[in-house]
Amino acid sequence: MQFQLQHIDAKTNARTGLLNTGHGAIETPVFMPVGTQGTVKAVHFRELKNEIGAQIILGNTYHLYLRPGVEIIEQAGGLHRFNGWNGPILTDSGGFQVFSLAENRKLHEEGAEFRSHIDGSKHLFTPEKVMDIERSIGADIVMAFDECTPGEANYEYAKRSLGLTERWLDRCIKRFNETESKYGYQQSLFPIVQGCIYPELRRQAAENVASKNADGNAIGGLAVGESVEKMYEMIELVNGILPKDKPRYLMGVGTPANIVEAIERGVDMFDCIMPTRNGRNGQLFTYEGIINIKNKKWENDFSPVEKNGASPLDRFHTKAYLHHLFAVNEILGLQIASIHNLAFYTRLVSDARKHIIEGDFSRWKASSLPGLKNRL
RNA sequence: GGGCAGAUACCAGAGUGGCCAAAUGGGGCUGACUGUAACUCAGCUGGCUUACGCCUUCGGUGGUUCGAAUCCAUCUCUGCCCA
Repeated sequence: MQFQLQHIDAKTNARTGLLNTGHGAIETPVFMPVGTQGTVKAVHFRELKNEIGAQIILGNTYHLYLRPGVEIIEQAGGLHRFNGWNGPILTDSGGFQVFSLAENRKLHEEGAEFRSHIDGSKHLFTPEKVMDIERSIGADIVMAFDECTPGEANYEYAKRSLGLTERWLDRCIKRFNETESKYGYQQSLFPIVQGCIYPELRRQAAENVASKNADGNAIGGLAVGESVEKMYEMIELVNGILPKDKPRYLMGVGTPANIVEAIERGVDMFDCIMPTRNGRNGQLFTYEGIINIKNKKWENDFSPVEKNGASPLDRFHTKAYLHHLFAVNEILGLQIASIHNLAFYTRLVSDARKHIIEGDFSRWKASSLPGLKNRL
């Protein structure tokens, strides 16, 4: 995998680049829709490609391992063949699931024990096992198996957790290097910087990750309960250490404003469930602000969700119609909202890219940010 | 014409003497959601009030009782059955 830096903003750390994978090139900054179970919820690939302009999607090791299972995906010839998405795919390792399924987890040096949320069965994820699964799934970018440290973790816990993540990383790298891609194209392993909100730990983590000389690097353990100021501070600190010539991926973040702030601080890749989940729950993102389409005030508003909207659907459907679809619980409402939000996120990062190239990123950011945080 | 059952908040529907402004659903209103166990979750939903609390409610009217959505009488309406 190759990454070419293209433009670097003169005043900030914002940058654009081109990331080449075995399934095509990705222009950065990029937003990657989350497709946990091999599908971006409520959105067809046609729409991802034609209306949203998604360049890469995510899959999740934990979920795909449980269902349909590694065997089926191998039989299919990998996740690309299985789900029909022939663009780049990134798989998360399941580290976040171990964190979010906290009641059931047991962490030890060997790995993470957990119970399936589906049938309660016991499983053990080790770094080696996760690498094997990610080889079988066959994503272009695979994430290291880490512990996503809770935002409120105390220093002692965060330090111990980071130690585990770092030892697991070495085991991930070892296993990854000992194995090969199963489907004839290259896969890249991204390590993840943890360290919670402690500058000292983040610095250590970033230096360790930087020393691995990976194709790309990720920042994890943010937007998990800490303040946004702390999050931005950690991003700045870590990006000051991670190699400049490799893509930087901020995992799981975030709101439109978060993304713009992180781009300014030199992040290249994003994923977040917000556009899809919040969309399904009736929240729409626009440059003018956030809309709760379920609110009564949209009942007779026959204007589009967003003027000059990002999605072609914005030209066909009014707020009143979408409000109605949510009121009567129709599936199309979920689809329109998800498509709208993903299209908005895609447009947001591509606008950022455009303005970095044109050299007026800061001005664009300053004029966009108030609207993005607005509530309509 | 006779018999039986019933009338409770926006709807449905519990409650059969004090713990009832009244269970539970639905609907409605509002909020939350950041590497997806999420078409999910939370709060509010008679009036006034930040709250404590106060006030007005269980088809109408009139009673019994210290106290009634609950008991009695009567009226109105609804459903079912018999003629």
